Amino acid sequence: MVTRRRGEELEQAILQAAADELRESGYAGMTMDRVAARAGTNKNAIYRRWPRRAALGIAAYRHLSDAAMPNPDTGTLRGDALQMLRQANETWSSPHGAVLRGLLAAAADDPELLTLMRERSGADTMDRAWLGMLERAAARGEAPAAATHHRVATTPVMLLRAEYAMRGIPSVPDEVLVEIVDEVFLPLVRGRG
Amino acid sequence: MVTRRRGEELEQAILQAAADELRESGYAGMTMDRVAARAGTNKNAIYRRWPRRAALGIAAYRHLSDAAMPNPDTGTLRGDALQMLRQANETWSSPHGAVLRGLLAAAADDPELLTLMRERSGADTMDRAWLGMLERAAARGEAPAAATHHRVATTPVMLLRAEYAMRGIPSVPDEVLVEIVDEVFLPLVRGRG
DNA sequence: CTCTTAAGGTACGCCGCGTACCCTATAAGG
DNA sequence: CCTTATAGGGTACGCGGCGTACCTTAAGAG
Repeated sequence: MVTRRRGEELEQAILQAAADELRESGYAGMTMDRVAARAGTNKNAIYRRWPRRAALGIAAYRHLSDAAMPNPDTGTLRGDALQMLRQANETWSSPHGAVLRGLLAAAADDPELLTLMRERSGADTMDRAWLGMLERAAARGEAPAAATHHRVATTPVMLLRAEYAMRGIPSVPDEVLVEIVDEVFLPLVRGRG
Repeated sequence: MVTRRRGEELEQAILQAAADELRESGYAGMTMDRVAARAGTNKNAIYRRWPRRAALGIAAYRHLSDAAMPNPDTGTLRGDALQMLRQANETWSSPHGAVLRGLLAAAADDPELLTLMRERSGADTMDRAWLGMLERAAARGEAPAAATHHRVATTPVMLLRAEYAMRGIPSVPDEVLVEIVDEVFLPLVRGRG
């Protein structure tokens, strides 16, 4: 044997291999044997670090990308909201998003994994971005102060998420995003005056 | 062999057995071998009718219950909405709902199965009930006519559904339902005036 | 009383998860 | 240096579950 990796180095190699498998085959297609082979190691080394396949999947997903969360500032609440939704839609409908949805489905009956996922998928960051958006709109006098509310901030993304749950894999058409903003989000903000 | 069932009779026995397995073990725990054993038959008879496990799961779910969809009429929009949401929450958090969520998770990457599910889970019926509610409120002068809109009608249930996706198995607390109605649904209806 | 059709019985191939064991390189510590 | 604990490598295996193959046998149609 030429060299034998250990510790951090090996761990990174495993995560990289798992992330590659995720990208190519999705979570359902990611098998422990293939990850081990691809990382040039064996399942022992994996199971010593992650007790279950799902745990490795989540860790690898994190390794897959550090989602950059933009804070749009188009000048209008409508513009900001649309941009946020469009960006989210793009992420979710990408192969990357398919992985995420596969993981969510697999973790659906495992509360522990679910919280892990929430932490690592930047959901909280996103909520804060929406709240910031509402605050800026209120400062501009474009929205009532009472609209700066957690439920209001999370509603559009929740609706988009539910839309994905109803449809299958394809991306959500842009008209739906516009509808969410114009028929729900903006009237809702207005109604809280 | 005493008697040998065929056709309709056998089919019903299989569906009943599958439904029982669903109730006891959820979709993830429903195995073809156990269903066959429970129905007093073998897997051949099953695979001759349903090509895949998921197909049997969906058929059996339908057999599990014919959800009665109530049309509440408490006299106020808030009362109606809360009652609808509470009833939905009860359904979703019951063992019955756990089965449904398991099926949805399993069918997440299969558009064909997803549409099958939508048809058989009474989602459309529910949407129509919400629209009717809004119409009655408009007739009473409690809501603007512009609030009778598909997106408005589906928003509360969508939010509840997304809430389930975020949390794990436990039921959604009643406070959340109240918040959805008071902080989102009613302001939204108001804002569409 | 055939004869076609569908059910029953049983075994199997395949795959994937997770585990067990034993061997060997590596790094830490006297 | 040399020893020793630790962790990686190799490999095999048990188990469970899906879907299939094949043959036997009961039911019902004509």
